[in-house]
Amino acid sequence: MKAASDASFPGHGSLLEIAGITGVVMPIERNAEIFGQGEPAEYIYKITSGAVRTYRLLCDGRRQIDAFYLAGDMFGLELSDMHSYSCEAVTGAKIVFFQRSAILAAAQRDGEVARQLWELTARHLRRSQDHTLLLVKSSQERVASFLLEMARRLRETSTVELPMPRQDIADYLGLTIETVSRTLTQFEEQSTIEFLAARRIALLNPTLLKQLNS
Amino acid sequence: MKAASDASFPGHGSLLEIAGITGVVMPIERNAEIFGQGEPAEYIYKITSGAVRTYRLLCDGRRQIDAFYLAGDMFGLELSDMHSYSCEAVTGAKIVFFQRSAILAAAQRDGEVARQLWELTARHLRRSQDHTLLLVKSSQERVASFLLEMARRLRETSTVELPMPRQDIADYLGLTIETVSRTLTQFEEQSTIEFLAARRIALLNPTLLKQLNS
DNA sequence: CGTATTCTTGAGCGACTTCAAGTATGGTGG
DNA sequence: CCACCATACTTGAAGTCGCTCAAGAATACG
Repeated sequence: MKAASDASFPGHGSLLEIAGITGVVMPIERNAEIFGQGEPAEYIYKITSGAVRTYRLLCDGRRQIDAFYLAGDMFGLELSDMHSYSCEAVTGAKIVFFQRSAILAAAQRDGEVARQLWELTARHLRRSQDHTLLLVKSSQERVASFLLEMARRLRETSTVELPMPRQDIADYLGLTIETVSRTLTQFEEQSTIEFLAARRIALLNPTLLKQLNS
Repeated sequence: MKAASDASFPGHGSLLEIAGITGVVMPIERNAEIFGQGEPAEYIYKITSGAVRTYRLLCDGRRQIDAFYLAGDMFGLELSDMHSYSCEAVTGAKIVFFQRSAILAAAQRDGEVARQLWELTARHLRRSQDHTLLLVKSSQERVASFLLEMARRLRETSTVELPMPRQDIADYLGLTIETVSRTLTQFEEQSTIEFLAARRIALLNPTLLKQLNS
């Protein structure tokens, strides 16, 4: 039996088609916590609509957003059975919950499932490494990379509809909210982008953005 | 048959013991390239002595060191069959080369091997996320974290023998070599550390360093 | 239409960088 | 064993990018 979530993403070659495990679709409201750092990892998640953020806090309250997950993405899989980071909905979202234990059991039986689990983790590793590389760049380069990444992942070429507030972007890029705002304004002044709304941005000169991306 | 490398790391529960695959020990000299970004990934590596660095270059020459690997560590495993980063020896090193294809074939046959491949990638992901968190901190916090990480991984408590030059530390921490040097000097002035040699550092006040680590 | 939230903008400051010497360190050949 | 050289490391002074603090403008929502 196919998982309910997979019907809407036929081309995605999901783990769950193969494992034959059914998940439960949960509607999650904006800013609701999906799981918290230190909690037992009971589920693995697939997001069918909306967006979520995973993050960690330093003792003094600084927040580092590790990743954003968008429609079609899976997240929440870790080696440990405790979550090492927290997860919240950025927007209202529909998320499919799958029993972690069932997935792991399926992986033990079926080598193809095991391979897809590994691929998922490997993809996350790759993304984490790209994120690390981002954090050594200038503020302009970081914001440019972010816009391009979002456009690519949302499958939007000329216009991006950002689901997250500026503060989330800042905490993802290791900048302050003011610097993010100023950098975007700067891009607008030089006609690299145009604001259709605060979170709806037209990429007028993607070539220039790509140059900044290195 | 056991891999040659495993005899010296009996407690390490190595993948290679289980897979029954034999690797070839290669002596690598300081600063020699082990593999380069974009090259086909033929091998998976286990380091038995010495240290290596993996890194990526931006177009203008800035270098981000992703990770250091020390005796007992495995590295070079990626999802893609092309390397997405480069790898060099930090010091003279002994490294065991294992055929990637043999490992992957073993993983397909044996679920336990597959699981250990996944664990390896998951551990690297965890480390990459910790690294990301490091890069949002102040220079003092970054250097303190680095010293503690190295002391822990080298199993040295009161004294650390750093295998890498300051430039490598700087490129790992996203700082300049001057800032790394100044921060270490500052730690010495406040008697948090003591230089026995430029790369041999006594941790006089690990508690203070841990506070900076958050 | 009013209120809360989000976003932008400005001015001043500070942390880290850049540029430029100067000082150890370690390996090599005499 | 020492003199020499290349490399690695440290230190100083000036500059800059992004941060902090503070307010104002736009937006969303009841």
